Amino acid sequence: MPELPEVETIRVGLEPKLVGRTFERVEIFDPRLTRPYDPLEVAAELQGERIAGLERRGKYLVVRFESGRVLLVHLRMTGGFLHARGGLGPDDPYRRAVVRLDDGSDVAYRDVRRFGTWLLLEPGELEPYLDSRVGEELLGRRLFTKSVQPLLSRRRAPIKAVLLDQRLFPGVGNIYADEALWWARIHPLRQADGLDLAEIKRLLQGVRRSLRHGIDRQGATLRDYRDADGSSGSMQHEFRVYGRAGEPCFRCGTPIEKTRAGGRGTWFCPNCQQ
DNA sequence: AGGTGGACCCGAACGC
DNA sequence: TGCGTTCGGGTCCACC
Repeated sequence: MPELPEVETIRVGLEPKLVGRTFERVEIFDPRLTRPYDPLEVAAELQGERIAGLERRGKYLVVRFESGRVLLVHLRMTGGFLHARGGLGPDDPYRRAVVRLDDGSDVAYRDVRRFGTWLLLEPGELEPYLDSRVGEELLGRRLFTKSVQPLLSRRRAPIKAVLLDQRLFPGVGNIYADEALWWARIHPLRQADGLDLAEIKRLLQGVRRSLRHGIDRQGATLRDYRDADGSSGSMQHEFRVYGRAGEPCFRCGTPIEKTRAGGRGTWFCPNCQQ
């Protein structure tokens, strides 16, 4: 379940290996990956493109080519990249695509559940595509409580569900949403429009803190997530609430409870998060 | 418009 | 041991 910290970790690992290189040969084995476009045609279009940069917007990876085209990758649940210098090793039934770079190394795309997507965009198509789906980055800029409040005041859904809205909190997923609410001491089922300014301030601090924490640990490896070198993250050992039902809260010792919010499993401390 | 629930996938965990 | 069932997670889409 790559969320912002996992995607950012992959981006940081892949960037120095990709930038300046050319896609020499591209093979796409799973037609789902490029749907509704023909994987053979997409692969052919990608061949010969030289990489100018690797960026991230929310949970999207943006491969920018010198031509102005962009390969927009979303890893969804179980997608991931592996860069290998001397061959990719044994056959992997979940390998969905392989890119041979012009330095002889390979980049393999692996995805067990096949939810991930590759979308080739022409110059000028990226911005409108992302702007309708993903809000402004949460890290590396100041978040103003007063600019977030009017957005939350229109939402009656549980704050947990609103945290999963990528237009408001790009990159936040189920894990880091729960972690952020624990840091902020806010109950996940509270209505978003009922939060006062002090709570919104704590919420934004909690979001940044949980994402930062995840990045610092190279992400969380639950099942399939690995970085571009094949290494695991360690954030899964430091979750405050996610997946910890029945275990004691790190702040007060009260057993963590599990509920449902926005159709997602949601963990919280019933004492700290009233 | 905002909110909700199902669909898409498939391995893991669970129940009998 | 083996089989069937349930679960979960990000995003899109249909429907209220």
